[in-house]
Amino acid sequence: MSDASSEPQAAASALTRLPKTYDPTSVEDRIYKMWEDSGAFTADATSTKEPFVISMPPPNATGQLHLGHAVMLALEDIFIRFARMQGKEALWVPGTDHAAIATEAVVIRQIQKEEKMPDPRATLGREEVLRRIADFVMKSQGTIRSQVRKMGSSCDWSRERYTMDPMLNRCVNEVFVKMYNDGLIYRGHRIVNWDPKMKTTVSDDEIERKEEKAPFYTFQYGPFQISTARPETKFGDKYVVMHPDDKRYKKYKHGDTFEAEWMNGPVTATVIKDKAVDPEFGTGVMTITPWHDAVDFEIAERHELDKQQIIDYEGKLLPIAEEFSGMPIEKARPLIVGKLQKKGLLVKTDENYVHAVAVSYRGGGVIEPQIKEQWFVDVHKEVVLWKKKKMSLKQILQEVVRKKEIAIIPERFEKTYFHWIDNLKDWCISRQIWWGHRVPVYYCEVCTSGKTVTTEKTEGRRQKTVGMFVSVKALDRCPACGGSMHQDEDTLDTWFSAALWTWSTLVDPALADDFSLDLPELLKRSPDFQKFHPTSVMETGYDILFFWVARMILMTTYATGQIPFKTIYLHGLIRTRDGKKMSKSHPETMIDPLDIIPKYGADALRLSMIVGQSPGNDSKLYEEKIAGYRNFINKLWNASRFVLMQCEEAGIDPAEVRDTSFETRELSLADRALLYALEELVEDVTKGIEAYRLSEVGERLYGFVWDFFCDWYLELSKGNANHAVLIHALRRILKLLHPYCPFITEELWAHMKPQKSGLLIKESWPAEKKERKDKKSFDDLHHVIDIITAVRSLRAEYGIEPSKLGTVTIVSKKIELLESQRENIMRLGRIDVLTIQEKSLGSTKDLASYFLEKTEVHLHLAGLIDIEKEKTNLSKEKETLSKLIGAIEAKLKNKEFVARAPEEVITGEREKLASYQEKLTKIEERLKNL
RNA sequence: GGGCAAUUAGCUCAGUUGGUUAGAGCGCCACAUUGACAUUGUGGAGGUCACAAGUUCGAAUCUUGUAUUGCCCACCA
Repeated sequence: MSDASSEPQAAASALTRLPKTYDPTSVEDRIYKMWEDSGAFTADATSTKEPFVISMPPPNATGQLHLGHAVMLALEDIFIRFARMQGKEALWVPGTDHAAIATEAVVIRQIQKEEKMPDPRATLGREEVLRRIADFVMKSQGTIRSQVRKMGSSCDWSRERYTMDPMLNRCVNEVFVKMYNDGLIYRGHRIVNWDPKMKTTVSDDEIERKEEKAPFYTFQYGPFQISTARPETKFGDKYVVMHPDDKRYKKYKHGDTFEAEWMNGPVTATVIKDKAVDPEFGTGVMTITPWHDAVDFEIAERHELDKQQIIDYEGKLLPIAEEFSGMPIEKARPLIVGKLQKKGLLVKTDENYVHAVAVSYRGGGVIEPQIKEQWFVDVHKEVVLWKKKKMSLKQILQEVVRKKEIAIIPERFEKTYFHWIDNLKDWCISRQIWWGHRVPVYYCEVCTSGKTVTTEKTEGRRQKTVGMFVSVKALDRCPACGGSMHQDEDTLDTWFSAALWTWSTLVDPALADDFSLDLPELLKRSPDFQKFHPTSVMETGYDILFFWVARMILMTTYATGQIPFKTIYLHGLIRTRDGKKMSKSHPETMIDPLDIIPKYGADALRLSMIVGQSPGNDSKLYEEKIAGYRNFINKLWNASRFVLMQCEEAGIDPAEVRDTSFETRELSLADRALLYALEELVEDVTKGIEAYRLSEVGERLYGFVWDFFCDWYLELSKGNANHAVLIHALRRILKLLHPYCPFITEELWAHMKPQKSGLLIKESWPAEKKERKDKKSFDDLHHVIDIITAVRSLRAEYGIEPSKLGTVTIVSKKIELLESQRENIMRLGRIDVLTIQEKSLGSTKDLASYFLEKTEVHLHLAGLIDIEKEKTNLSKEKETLSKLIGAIEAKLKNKEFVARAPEEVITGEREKLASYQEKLTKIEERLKNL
């Protein structure tokens, strides 16, 4: 290499100043800014190009980037960059979610702690609490934004949205009103999941069940024995229920009454027969607590039984519990059992009873079912017009997936999806927290207080309330009487607004205050919605298939008449080395992308999460894996550095190399083989990404760059470099690798792009050129590679130092090919005397031999040969071959095989047999000669 | 209780409609040190594809059963 000081061409020498190792920290932020400034992320709604759209699942506005986000961003960025390079109008909409319960909880806790305020909601009031939460969100929103950038996400920041943006809020109200008018939203007293800790209802999907061991008591109740793990709910019990077909209780008729001594003295109880009771369980008889149990509630509804509240919303007993009134349930339970025992009513206690306790997903508090007046989405009512049929929301959910309008990857999740729909009940959408989209319902203080509130049952459970108005626009005055109004206190489930995400983000924000437009009109006047909806791919974790994905399908199809996306790609969870969930309680197993990126680079992190991860399956991540991909990135860096140095030495400016410059020149075997392999690579990568096989494609690229391009092509090109081919190959590689590793490829591209080209992110995806596919060259090169490997293997076997050159004889019929590759074979095999001949070597003894198909490789080892070792090696090989030959012969003798197997399989076997036999003969000859 | 998945080298995983001497990365063993790269190179060892039966000319691959592990769903008081 030339001395830098004697080099006058400062511009050219700059290339070799690429550092020996790639340093992502000095590159990534700068590259990201270049992309952003270039406008490459910004999609054009007026373009005529085919759209390709992804809505980014919005992280919590107050969140921190974690591996779940990282894997999502990496996958989506690959899809988007690939589509963009393919010439599609690629749009990736970023945004953040207000995460109602989670955010409110964080801020409340913070106030409690910092200002020693036990109940901030009571002390500060709604307006002040909301102002503080909004402040907090504003301050922390920037964090997640910059972290999303760190991953290299090429999303369109000019279209960034937040679930609480005015237009998105408007969309929520529009949909609520539409659903109310269609009878799909109703208000009713139903049993809901009450979280006494957060003081709000939560939906069925927001609770999880935890197995818990609890004493299981059996009590005497009149003539019956009933069992329960929750005696504290039993104060008001006055019905016993049994299965109608249970013979043991045949003499009791439905509606019979009897006297029973119970907690607070004698009660009159009624016999109810209902199929919900399992005769096999316990005594087959139970008492019911309709206010605090979903099944009991349904039984009570069926038979129009009385319902009574026993536990308040704080989790304390009500006055019906007499001396236990005001007591928290955990404390009261043993005391109640004690009281019943004293009365002689406790029959037995099973201490080993295990049951599933419902726990709040967020707060972790034990859920207490309660009857409350809440807002619900009716999923059964068949009023939605879809493809000219009236359907329920449930039916729409099934229809679009069954008719393949939406595909789920991996397919098996369709089953899970359908199963979930089958069990879907009406969705409770109101929450008793303040942070969120307030229910757009207004109550007249005059109408409702002037007249008594009358409710009339219309259809089923739906009720109509006088003085209640559901409105998109805020109402100050009662439209009926002009009286002052107040808005419903509740807010909507976070998933209600999230369910609109694919399209509410595309509605023109400028129209947010134009109330002269209805929803269809808003959509019509939004160019983004017109151009970019439905979106192409919804990529997210399988763990929110129900929470979010299904609800988007439900709400979007209903509200816009369009499916929200065509394909659902579900990725798995990233776990620790031991397959456990990464959790903050075990910091040693945690991998924090924010630590990893500075250390290994975003490209390496991306690869380590994508390769080895298949859709729908969890994958494991640990630091060595990431380091491995960091090494790969560095390998690519050095290969490029090498090529650039070669160009520099030859006085060639890579920018002037045109993609076809090599076509007029004489190409070496390796060049022709490389060109073939590159075209194959283009085909595999393109088809692979199109089929969502990202892991496979990643491995393919990794192997190509390292095992073929670096290990063979670059080595072969040394001393005989075809600079045009080198540059062409690297450009191809950079393009194909760009969606996976955007940073390093963009950085290297700057050094070798053609003169007039700009950023790699805007380059077009390579098209496969079939005319360059010279397979024979590729196969020939592989033969040469096999020979070189054979020589190396023989040398290693005999411990010949790499510095010592060897004498080798190759016996082959492919004289012309091998002669043309003489230099390469000698250099890479470390040979100084090479004989290539057609005729066999006869009885020479001091040879170590390696037998390839059609070619023998002999290493001359004057004096060093260990004949016994050689014999053992060859005999081993002979044995293996004999076995293989035996197996194939048996196959070919089998008439059934010859008759039934396809022609090409049979010819294949015959060819294999012939080549094995030839090799065997050679080995036997050689053994005889030793 | 119902459903879904997984089980292939010491570890993490590929293996696309059944036909390969079953592959890769990491780790391991031996050798190599100013040569694009030690974040490296060269060579090597390592697997009865969880088990059993079946379908087939032929099974890691298809069917059934068993075992182990993980996940999801469910109203068993």
